[in-house]
Amino acid sequence: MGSVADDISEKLESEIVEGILPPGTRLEEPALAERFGVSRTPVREALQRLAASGLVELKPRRGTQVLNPSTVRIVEMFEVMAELEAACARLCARRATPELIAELHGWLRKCESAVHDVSAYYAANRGFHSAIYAGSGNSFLTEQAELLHLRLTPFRRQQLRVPRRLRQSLAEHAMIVAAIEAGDDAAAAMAQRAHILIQGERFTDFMAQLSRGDAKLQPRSK
Amino acid sequence: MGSVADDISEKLESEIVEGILPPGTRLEEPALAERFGVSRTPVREALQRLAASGLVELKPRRGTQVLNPSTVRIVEMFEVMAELEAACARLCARRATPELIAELHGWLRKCESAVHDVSAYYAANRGFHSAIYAGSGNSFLTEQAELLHLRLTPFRRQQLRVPRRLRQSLAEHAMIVAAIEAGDDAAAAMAQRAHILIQGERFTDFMAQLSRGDAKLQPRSK
DNA sequence: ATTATCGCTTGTGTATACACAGAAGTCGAT
DNA sequence: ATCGACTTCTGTGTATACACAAGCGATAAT
Repeated sequence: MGSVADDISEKLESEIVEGILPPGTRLEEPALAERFGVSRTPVREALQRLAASGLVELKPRRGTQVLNPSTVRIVEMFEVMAELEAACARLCARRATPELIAELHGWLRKCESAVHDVSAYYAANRGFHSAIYAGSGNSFLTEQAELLHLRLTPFRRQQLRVPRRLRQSLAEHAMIVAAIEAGDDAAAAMAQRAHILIQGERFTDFMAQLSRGDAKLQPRSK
Repeated sequence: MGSVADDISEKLESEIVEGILPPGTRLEEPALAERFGVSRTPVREALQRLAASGLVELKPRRGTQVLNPSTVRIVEMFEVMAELEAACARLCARRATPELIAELHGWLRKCESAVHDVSAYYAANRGFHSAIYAGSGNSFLTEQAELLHLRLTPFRRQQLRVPRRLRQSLAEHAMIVAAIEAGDDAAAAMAQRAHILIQGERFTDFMAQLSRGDAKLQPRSK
């Protein structure tokens, strides 16, 4: 790609996703330009791309800042994520090949063996879901799912920390695979949807918990 | 917005959607800059935004061209559209208010009375679907649905020309509304999905028909 | 005659410079 | 002392200029 602009957007993207640049952070072009040792031009391009991915908000004449969606908005995004993943699972069930089934069982085993290591489980979980995206056999759907997954990453960080959630997640994975293996597309979709929607609920729980004890997150303006 | 860049992107967007700039058209920055009487800078911004909307393709060092997806890609996009709309219908059925039901019936009547006027039906059809998007009560989902609908517009132009398709579409609308009215979310989703998937099938029919008699569309390179 | 290489042209990528709108800080008035 | 208007300053939006890669054509060699 236009190397410089692309490098910058990738770097910023990862920093946003990893939480180094938390939601609401202002991104000023001159500062970024100096930081990366380039002019403002490629910086602007990078910011536009991030806005395209939905990671930052580009207010006219008022600068750029890392997207800071309201709680309801985040829940809405999780709801759409649930529907996209349900669609993937549905298509998986209808088009499942022995190879796909085997791959899913592989990820299932990886998840099981990582049940005591949160970050390892995180990685295995990621692989499992990606396999389902790809297993849909619809490359456009796969891309859309991956993109939205990325956009939600900053808000999913706390999810799996909840003690019992991890084992429950594992059990849900098994149910999903069973439904896909049985070719039961409706069941696969429903299981997958529920599996994701729980994350939205967990998120609201988390937020409620915060707003009781910690007022710092109040400035979720917009 | 940054007026100029925004005006340009809106103008180009409508021209792409209306088919004035057909898929595959090369968009060269100097030419566009001269045409709009501005420098290349805002033109580049406009093109980046269009790339963000998925209306154009931005190949590095090789310029911009109106997105020219392969046939399978278009079918994939219709498949995702079907899933998004199914999700909207599902949520409509679960959250349906009397107001929404009334509005849907209104669009239904508009569609009926326009059954002999293709362009009028097109408008009424558009309104019907938008109402279902909005009726989901999920603003993010609504936006995503509207966006993908827009992206598919250039490839949907020929759809409703097919003689019997129009009445069939009308009947499907009625079934969808009935399911929503009954609060049967699964039925609503299924009906809506089928309603959209037919468009994808129609599209492949159309393409097959073309590639038999007309070789002009061969250069769907990509 | 065909092909390969070189140079030119065209168009994209980046840098710099200027114009202007918003925000903030200062000064004055009540 | 507080509030309001004005000035200043920071940061975005646009224009222009330069750098360089890719495509094209012409020329020359086999």
